[in-house]
Amino acid sequence: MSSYDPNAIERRWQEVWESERTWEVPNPGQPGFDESKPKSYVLEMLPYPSGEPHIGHLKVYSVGDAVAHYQRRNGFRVIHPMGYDAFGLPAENHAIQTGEHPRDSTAAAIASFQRQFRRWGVSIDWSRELSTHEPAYYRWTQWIFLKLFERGLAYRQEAAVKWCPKDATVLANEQVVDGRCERCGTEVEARQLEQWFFRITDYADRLLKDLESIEWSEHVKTMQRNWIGRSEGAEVVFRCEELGIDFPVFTTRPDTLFGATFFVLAPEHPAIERLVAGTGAEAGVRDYVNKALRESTEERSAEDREKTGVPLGRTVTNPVNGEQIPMFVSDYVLMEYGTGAVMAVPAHDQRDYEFATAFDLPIRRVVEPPDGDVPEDAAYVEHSEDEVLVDSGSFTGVRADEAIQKITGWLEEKGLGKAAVSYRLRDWLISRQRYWGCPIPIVYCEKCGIVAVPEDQLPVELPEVEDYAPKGRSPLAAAEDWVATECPQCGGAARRETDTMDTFVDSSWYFLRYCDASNEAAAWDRDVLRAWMPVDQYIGGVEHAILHLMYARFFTKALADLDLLDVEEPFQALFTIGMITRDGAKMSKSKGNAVDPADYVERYGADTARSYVLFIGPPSQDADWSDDGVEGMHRFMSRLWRLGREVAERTEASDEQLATSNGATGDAKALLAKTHWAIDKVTRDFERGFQFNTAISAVMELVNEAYRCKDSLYGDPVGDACLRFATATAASLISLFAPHLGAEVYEQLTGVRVWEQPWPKADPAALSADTIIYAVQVNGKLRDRIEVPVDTPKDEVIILARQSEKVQRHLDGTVVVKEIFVPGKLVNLVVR
RNA sequence: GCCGGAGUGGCGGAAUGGCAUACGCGAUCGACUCAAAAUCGAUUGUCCGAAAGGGCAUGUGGGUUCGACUCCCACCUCCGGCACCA
Repeated sequence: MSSYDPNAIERRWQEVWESERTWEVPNPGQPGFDESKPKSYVLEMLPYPSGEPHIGHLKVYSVGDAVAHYQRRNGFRVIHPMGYDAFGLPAENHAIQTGEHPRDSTAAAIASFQRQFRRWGVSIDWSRELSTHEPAYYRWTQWIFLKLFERGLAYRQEAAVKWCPKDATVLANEQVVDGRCERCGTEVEARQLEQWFFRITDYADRLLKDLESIEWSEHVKTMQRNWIGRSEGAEVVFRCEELGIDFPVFTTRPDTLFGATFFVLAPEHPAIERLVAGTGAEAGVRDYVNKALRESTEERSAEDREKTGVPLGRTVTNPVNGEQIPMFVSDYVLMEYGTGAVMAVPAHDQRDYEFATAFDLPIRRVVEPPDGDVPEDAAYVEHSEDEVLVDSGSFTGVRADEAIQKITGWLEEKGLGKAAVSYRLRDWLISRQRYWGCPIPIVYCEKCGIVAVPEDQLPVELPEVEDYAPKGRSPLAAAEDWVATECPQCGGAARRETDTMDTFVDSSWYFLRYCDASNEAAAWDRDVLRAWMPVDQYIGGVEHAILHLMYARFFTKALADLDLLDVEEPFQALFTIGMITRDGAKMSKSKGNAVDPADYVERYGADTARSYVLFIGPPSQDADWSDDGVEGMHRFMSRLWRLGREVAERTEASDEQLATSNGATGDAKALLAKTHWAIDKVTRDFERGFQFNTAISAVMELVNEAYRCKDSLYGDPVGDACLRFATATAASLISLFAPHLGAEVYEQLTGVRVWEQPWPKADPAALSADTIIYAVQVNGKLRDRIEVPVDTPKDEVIILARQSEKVQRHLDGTVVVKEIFVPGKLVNLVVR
């Protein structure tokens, strides 16, 4: 007898899907578009094409493909596309080292990804394929940039960027590892340069609030909330009377205003020079500021760092009591957050307390727990419930939470402050002084200034250059012919923007382009988008929980505001998958512990490899790869294949009716029940958040049951029918994860294609066998099991339970005070 | 420090408050074979016991309940995110 040959089977079905374009789905208005079906947009995060796909790709696309198949078989019109996030640093660094054009190495990588995805049998609509580095795609990335620019959502401003002094280049954030350049290890410096930003902070509140409307895991939502970092409080104005300068500060604790004993500015604060002029403290302040500016963010934010600072020789007025408090400059105050200045309340803020201690400044307690059980000499007071204000003028005795409202109201009346909200989120810096990215479609004209490239001149194509290495400016700057252009407004001489965009821009809208991928006249047709968006199920690694997912949400909202789109959230549901490790460690080429999926696909077939990565544990969790485990999955695939073979040979193709008839008894009925149980179990595991590991184990149980009873069923028409039904169902269920084997076995037994069949429904009536086994407990401890006919009434089951010899032993000399009966499950006799 | 998640056999992991350890791996034994592989079948938490049987086990300690891996309280450990964020 021949044996399971996954490679032959898989090739055969892949050819069918390829030649029949099985997974392509038309858009509205195109032939074959079925308006009667509900739509389902199933999307896995698009891969960055580099080298060969790794095991993580296998996992994401195995999960996504299972979802796509399931949705199709449940009557949905499913869009399941694929593309490549092709701009980016690895290809560029490779080019710098070898001189190979990034376009060529990227094309090679894409080709190998395409080959692998087909080899894995993923049900992709290839007609919608795209790559973000193609001008046909990035012209629309540029178009979106221009739309944002028109709206004021893209703007240019001077900003501090990461600079590697040795490589003489600006670095992307992700190239800075622990404050050092990832390539040469040199400590990174900050430099002020003009940069392009997207005004994502305008959307902070909506990005936060709309998290409530989407089905994402709490974990990811929390990460986004942390990142946005919304704080409620008040903006309070402290005035330097001598110079007539107002210093607003943001505080979450306006209730502690009476405890402010000094005032601190960030070293970058623009008013410092003016403040210090004429005080005699100029030299000391300048030294301190310069030193602070030279230090890396890493150094400045180091834990347990001593508080340092210098007095400015000026004071500001505390608006609540008119007190003059001294001003300092210190690097523990950050220019990027709030207003770059803080009111210091050392009794109630740990950092202020440390500074006050170091500089011997007064510490004044203004909030206390209601019971007052704080030692008289305790300087720093932990925040606690129901605190009450002390020593706070007319607010003394007020509860702290009320005082926040009251003091803010009082300030507002006096024009000295107002309620305010502050965010941790910063605007998105998208400029990259890099070659391999989407050019920013902007021209600088001496006369007209910053000028947008007109839409009809898009795309601004990436020029050819000799040297890909950045040397303090973008490599594009070397393409003189390209840089020199004429102003679209006045026709005069102008120069092109030479920076490219952060690659996260490219991937912030690709899911929109998939909907209308071949549209040459526009980025998309709004009606087409309406037919597909939003993505119903997004699937990807948790490493993108913040950046990519935040940026894509921002784009969607901004485009909706521009009236180009009808949805506010791009991804209705998100499923994040865990990492696959090897011996508990992250896989990497440098560690030499990487598992190449192609090896396993080659050896055991794609069905085995795909099913294994799903079976290894809940897909949302990290899981450790085991070679033995793969073999186990291969054994199961072979077992199912052999069962299909044998059942097809030894039983007659019989009517479906025969199988579902109630003629089945004994083993046949048990197998029938197991079959319906498996259908129900796999369906529930799917609905319950993609519990594929247990879904697959349910199919294993079904196959085990078929093996157990098959020899007693062969030859009996009802038995044959049940075996056929059980085996075909196992194939049908497993086809979500092992589409080739599923199609093969199903076809052998039924003659039809499994993916064209509706998802099976469990018949509740067939779920039960002839008998039920009851667990019998005495005082909650299991003492016996009794088997009774399915419909035995409660009273009878209890009588039988009490008659059991094993139970009797534990009832001896006791009184049964209570009988607990759980239908179909157990009897618990409570005795005294 | 704040927020989120998780602690179950030798291992990966199962269990709407109802038979803890499904399924798989590994291990042991048996069948088939001249033999091996493959395959099929059986056993496999731990302790006491020849066995029948019993005790103990889901990070720790309490609680609720007829009954708790599951719910509540306190704690320990690990993983992830944020963090001189005012």
